[in-house]
Amino acid sequence: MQTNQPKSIREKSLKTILFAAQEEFVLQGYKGATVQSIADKAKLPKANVLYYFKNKENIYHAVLEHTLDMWDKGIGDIIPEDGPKLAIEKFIRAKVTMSFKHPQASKIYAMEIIQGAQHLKDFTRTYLRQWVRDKAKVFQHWIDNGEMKDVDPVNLIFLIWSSTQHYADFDNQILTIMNRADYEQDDINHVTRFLTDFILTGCELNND
Amino acid sequence: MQTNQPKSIREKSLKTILFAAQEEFVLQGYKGATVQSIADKAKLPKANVLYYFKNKENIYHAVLEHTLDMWDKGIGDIIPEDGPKLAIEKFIRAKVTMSFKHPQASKIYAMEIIQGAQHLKDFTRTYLRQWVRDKAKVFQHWIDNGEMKDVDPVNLIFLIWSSTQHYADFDNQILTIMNRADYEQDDINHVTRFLTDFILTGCELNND
DNA sequence: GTCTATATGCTGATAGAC
DNA sequence: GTCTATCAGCATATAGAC
Repeated sequence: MQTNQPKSIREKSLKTILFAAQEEFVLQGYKGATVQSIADKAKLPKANVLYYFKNKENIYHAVLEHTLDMWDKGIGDIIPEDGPKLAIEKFIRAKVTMSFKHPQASKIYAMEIIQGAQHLKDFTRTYLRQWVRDKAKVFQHWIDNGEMKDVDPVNLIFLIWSSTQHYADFDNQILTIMNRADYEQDDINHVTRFLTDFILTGCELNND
Repeated sequence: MQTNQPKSIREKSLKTILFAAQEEFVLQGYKGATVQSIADKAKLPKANVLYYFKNKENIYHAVLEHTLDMWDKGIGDIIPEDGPKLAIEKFIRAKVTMSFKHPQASKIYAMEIIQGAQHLKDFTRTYLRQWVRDKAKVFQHWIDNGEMKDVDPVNLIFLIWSSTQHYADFDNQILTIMNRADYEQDDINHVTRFLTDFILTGCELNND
């Protein structure tokens, strides 16, 4: 390995390629994205891209992994100690923030699941299934304790999930409907407040 | 035009091709779906498919149009006369039913929007924008009349939209999480009941 | 590590026999 | 209307000079 600088060309190139690839995969889909277009967007020759990643599928895998990693770090947790109100507030805030700050990651993930989750079957079957079961158990515990309304915990998780994700995956549609060019910081706050208030009310946890 | 039968080969072929194309476009994306694979799935020679539709893009357009058509017919309306409770109940029931009965249509639409709505810009900018504004006005009227809680109508529409759609677009993920092979009729009822109850509670319209 | 040139295979689309 | 044969173009991936 020949490195000229401490944080080398390699690190920088990898990052640039991953970022460019994410954009291309979102816009064109897996098959529609060409290595050439990724290289163009990354301002590197095509051969360099393939030097770093060997083939197109590896690039895609790297993008997916990067996405899951970021979510794992950004979404936080739902813990019994917080109690239902605080836990839901924290979770919605984190998910909305992720949706507005990293819509591309959410879109890649959505497309992958819609198309059959071919590259994420393992993740869904093991990690995600367990995650949902664990969190559902926490909600059920609060329900049994009379701390919140008796709603189906799994479907509640799906509702929070989908309603927050929507602002990332469908940002084009939402912006067009609202006749706007881009989201602004105020939108994050407004949506966070709307969803938190609405969902807490749905759980009969709102005491404004 | 040479027709041997009253409801001709043409009609039947068109329908078969559209159905096959929908499946392929969902699984492979626009670029990933090949005319050959669509022909194979429709059990017709590739040249016949191109005889009916001329080129791949036309097939895709036909699939999209068919999708929008079906939704327009299936989703129903939100009318002032129903009052908020009945209107929301009807709307959720219709959307959930559509999600469970025609997930492919929902997926095609979702992927198109996620990828930038290149083929649906006009639809979003004109028809959909107006639809959301009209329905938001109906909700606002109910709010002003004190018939429901003061929630942001546009974001409420987004929430109903996304939470119902989720069961179509992410059916793979949901089924995997629940360790099941397919949806059953009971699931439609259960989800409809959950969402109706939760969202009505969120609007402070629940008086069980 | 970087980049040019190229091999190999597949795809959309057409021509034209039946 | 149906189907076979075929072409031109493009994409992935590699070989190898620098």
